[in-house]
Amino acid sequence: MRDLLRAFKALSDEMRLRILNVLLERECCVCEVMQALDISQSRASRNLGILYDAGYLKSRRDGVWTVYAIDYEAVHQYLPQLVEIVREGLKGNREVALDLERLKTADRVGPDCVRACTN
Amino acid sequence: MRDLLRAFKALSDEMRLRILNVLLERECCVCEVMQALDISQSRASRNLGILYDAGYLKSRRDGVWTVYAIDYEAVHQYLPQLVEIVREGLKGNREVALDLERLKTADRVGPDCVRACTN
DNA sequence: AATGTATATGTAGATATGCGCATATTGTTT
DNA sequence: AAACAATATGCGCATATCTACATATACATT
Repeated sequence: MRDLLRAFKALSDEMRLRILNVLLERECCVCEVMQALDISQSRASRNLGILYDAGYLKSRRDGVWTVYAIDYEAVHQYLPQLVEIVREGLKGNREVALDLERLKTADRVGPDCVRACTN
Repeated sequence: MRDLLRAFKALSDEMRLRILNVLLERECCVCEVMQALDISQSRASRNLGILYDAGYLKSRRDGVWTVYAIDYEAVHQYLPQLVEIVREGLKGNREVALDLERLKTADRVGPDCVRACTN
């Protein structure tokens, strides 16, 4: 019950649905997520953490960066199912398409990626 | 996006998961739900309303009672899918099994059903 | 029509959630 | 080991959510 509840709570936030959406496109480090969604660093990190704690994501180090990716082999079987529902449910959404556009030009390099977002 | 979010928010509450669980057993009026979960009338009514607004439930009049049931032909296809995930996720849960026990002796008749619960 | 019962809802208070800001932490790179 | 960059987190504030209580509403039955 507790795990299931945490899984649903994690999806009860627009920002986290948008994060899942960009991660459906490809794995991302925190600074790429903040650029794609145009949000602050702490906001990106915290919401990634919530999705991670709920079991949706796995993470790994890549040089200086922590890269998050959807964990399709998640502990609970319903987690990938829920991700799939999110994918379908967001299809054709304009706002969410914009995130993917920004993701294309997201840059991992330099302090600009953190300082650029004044949010 | 708005609908999807509402669907997840509706499942982000233990009481509403338990309500769905009893409705998976059989359709119920408000007073049966309050007896099964041992909660107040307003609490039962409000949470049923939230599940209804999210699209999970349909309702009909049966004499004096308003009967709620899971709507398996819901507008959005993901709603029945989510109900199924809840069903699977709650399987074997002790707390939730107790609700079904109480549901067996739930009584539609008389003012007792409303006044009995002091919650 | 009047009465009574089940259900819905306004309100206020308690708790939880989300955020920005500042700072701590972690790991890399020189 | 020192410095630096990316990420995580403590804190305070604003907002949202949940609940009980009281009351309103809707409908059935007499």
